[in-house]
Amino acid sequence: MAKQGPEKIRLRDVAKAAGVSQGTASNVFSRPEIVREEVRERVHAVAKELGYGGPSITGRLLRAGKVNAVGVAAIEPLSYFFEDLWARQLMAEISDICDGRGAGVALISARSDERLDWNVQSALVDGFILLCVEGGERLVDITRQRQLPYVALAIGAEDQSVPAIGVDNFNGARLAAEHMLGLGHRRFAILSTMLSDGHFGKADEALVRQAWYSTSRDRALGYWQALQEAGMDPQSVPIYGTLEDETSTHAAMAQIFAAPEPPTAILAMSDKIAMYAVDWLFRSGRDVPGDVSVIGFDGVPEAAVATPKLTTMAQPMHEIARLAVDAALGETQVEGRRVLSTELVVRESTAPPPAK
Amino acid sequence: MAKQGPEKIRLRDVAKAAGVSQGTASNVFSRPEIVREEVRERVHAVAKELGYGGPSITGRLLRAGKVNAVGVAAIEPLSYFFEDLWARQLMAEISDICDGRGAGVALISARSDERLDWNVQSALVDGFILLCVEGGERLVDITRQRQLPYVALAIGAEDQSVPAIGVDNFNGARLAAEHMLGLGHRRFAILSTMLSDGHFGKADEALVRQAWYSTSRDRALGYWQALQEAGMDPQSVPIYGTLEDETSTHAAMAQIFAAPEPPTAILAMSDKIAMYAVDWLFRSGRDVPGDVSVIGFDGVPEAAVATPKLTTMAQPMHEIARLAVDAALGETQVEGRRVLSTELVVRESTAPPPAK
DNA sequence: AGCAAAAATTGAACCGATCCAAAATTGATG
DNA sequence: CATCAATTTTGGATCGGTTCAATTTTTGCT
Repeated sequence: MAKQGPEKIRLRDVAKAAGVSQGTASNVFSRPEIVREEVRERVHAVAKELGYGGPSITGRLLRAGKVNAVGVAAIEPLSYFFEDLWARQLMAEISDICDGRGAGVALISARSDERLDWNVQSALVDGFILLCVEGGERLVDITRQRQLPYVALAIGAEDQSVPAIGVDNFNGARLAAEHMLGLGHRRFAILSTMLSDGHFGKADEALVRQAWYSTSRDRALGYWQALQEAGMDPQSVPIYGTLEDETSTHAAMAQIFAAPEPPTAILAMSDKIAMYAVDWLFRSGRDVPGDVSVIGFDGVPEAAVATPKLTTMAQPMHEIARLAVDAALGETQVEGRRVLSTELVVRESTAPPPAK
Repeated sequence: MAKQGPEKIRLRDVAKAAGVSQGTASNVFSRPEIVREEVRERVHAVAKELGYGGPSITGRLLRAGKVNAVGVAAIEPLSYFFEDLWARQLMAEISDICDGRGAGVALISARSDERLDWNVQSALVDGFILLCVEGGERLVDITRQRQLPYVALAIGAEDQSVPAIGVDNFNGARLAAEHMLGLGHRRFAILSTMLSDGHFGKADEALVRQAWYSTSRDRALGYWQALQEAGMDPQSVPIYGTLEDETSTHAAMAQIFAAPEPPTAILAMSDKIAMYAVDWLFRSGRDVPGDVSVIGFDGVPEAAVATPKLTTMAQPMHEIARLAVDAALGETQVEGRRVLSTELVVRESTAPPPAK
């Protein structure tokens, strides 16, 4: 005879049971100061008795329209946010700032292409931060449809209509190379992040100039520029693409050091690659920076605690995150492309080349 | 005279403009297969013309009641999820599984105590995974009020009414110590995770037995058990609390190795501590595992690529994550406490003690 | 007590969709 | 051409709150 299971208690039920209007009951929870204490207490009591769990977020949201959360999306599986060094650090900064603003963070994945649409469409957020890392055009298109504030990070596209924040890869790389040059190095090798999909191993000028990944291309161009300005021939320094993993980096290192006159300075386009390179050098019995100097790129926290501590070109992660969150929350509007500069952080992995 | 700004287009507007009912318009977007192609195209065309951004999530949500996302909360700033090794790996697994289920992940912070309430109350999720790491009782209480599925991870409380998933720290530690014992080690030192709030440095038995953090206590007890079974006096092996950072770990190591008969085996309660210990040994000119063996705990991915690769007691992170996500999504119900066992992963950092 | 101002409460509209039973249309068949 | 089944479309109820103008109650003052 008795009703099965306790059905969900609604605000309406509480109001009725307490003998007040739904409007008053609503006020008890969301603007308690405007209802008489006596009534407030009665309503609270009834609510507790009935097992009312507080106003449903959904209902409130429908009315208010604000979620108070930013969505971060990438064309990668969700775990990318926790596994990739760069993404991870960026996320740490982003979430720190969201925390300060009292906003939540929602992670949006794009594991499968069809799902991307749906995931972006149905994300409960006030705005988006897009981790593009190239090929993000589709992601941008989809996000646009949502008609919410958004900003793209690390996107290569020239399209001035998409609000984007990036770093000056060309000059960052140039500065990195100049640091090595200043130390007296004259024999170099470059370890590149991916140039074109799936490519790794020795690369030539043409491949670099038409690289699909603009980040890799710009950094290469920056290194070359510095080399050229120092009177060297950039084309004489070997450049190897890697997959940013141990295997391809170690393979590249093996080839590089098989040459008759191996380099004394390694220019790595990411800290991750740089750390694998250091590891290879260490395992092959070479000292860093005694025999070979290595400089990374990005400035991830791991670089600061590596052995030896890695010299790198740091990206202004905190600043990037701040701007991105502001934009995603719709507080400021990023117009076109915003380019930030990188900063040389000298630590233990670079030193003058060994005396002849 | 003209109206200011373009007001938001609603589904209703599209329906009206396309000359169909709102119900049909709704179907065009959410169940396109059941509407005639001709109609579908017309509606899509009108939608595009009007600049309709697709069905509002909020409206849909209100109706459907499902958000399709799990919330992960910790009594830590949001950046904890990206910075702490253990949390990070767990999150990688959790997000991987959510990805597979097509569910999103929302991060919920508890930076300030007052905000915790609000953040948990207003999180748009279908269920919660609580990263408790002790002192999570309050978090559990608040979450309970939300009347959504939830599960607590790494919680010390005995309260059987809270659904929890944990690992068998006692036996894990025992196995770790037995591994060292089996290798022939007889001189040990223990590096502990935090025992009581803020404490670090040498600890005594009483401090350990009444440690606030049950994880630390259980692991210590496990080590002791193995030592005792091997006929040793557990109280003779020094145990040091650390803050899981470089400074306190290095300080502990310095004190440990200042003893007349320094240990040949280090039992570390986390991989992070173990890695700092290895680092200290390396910097002090000792070889691992040649002079000293080190075993960690947790099995974070970094341990597998450290130099040397770290031997450790791995937690079944994938399994933990799977169970947790299932529970948070309300698919299964965790009854009381679920304890999983750990697995010894032997790598390069442990070997027999140096010959006399 | 009488009256205006302030405070508290009410009731209904609204937010933006989905869902479902009923109605309308289409198609196949004898 | 009538009949029946299958496919589409419709209209209205519903999800669970918030908000605001209107109404009622309370308070303050003479």
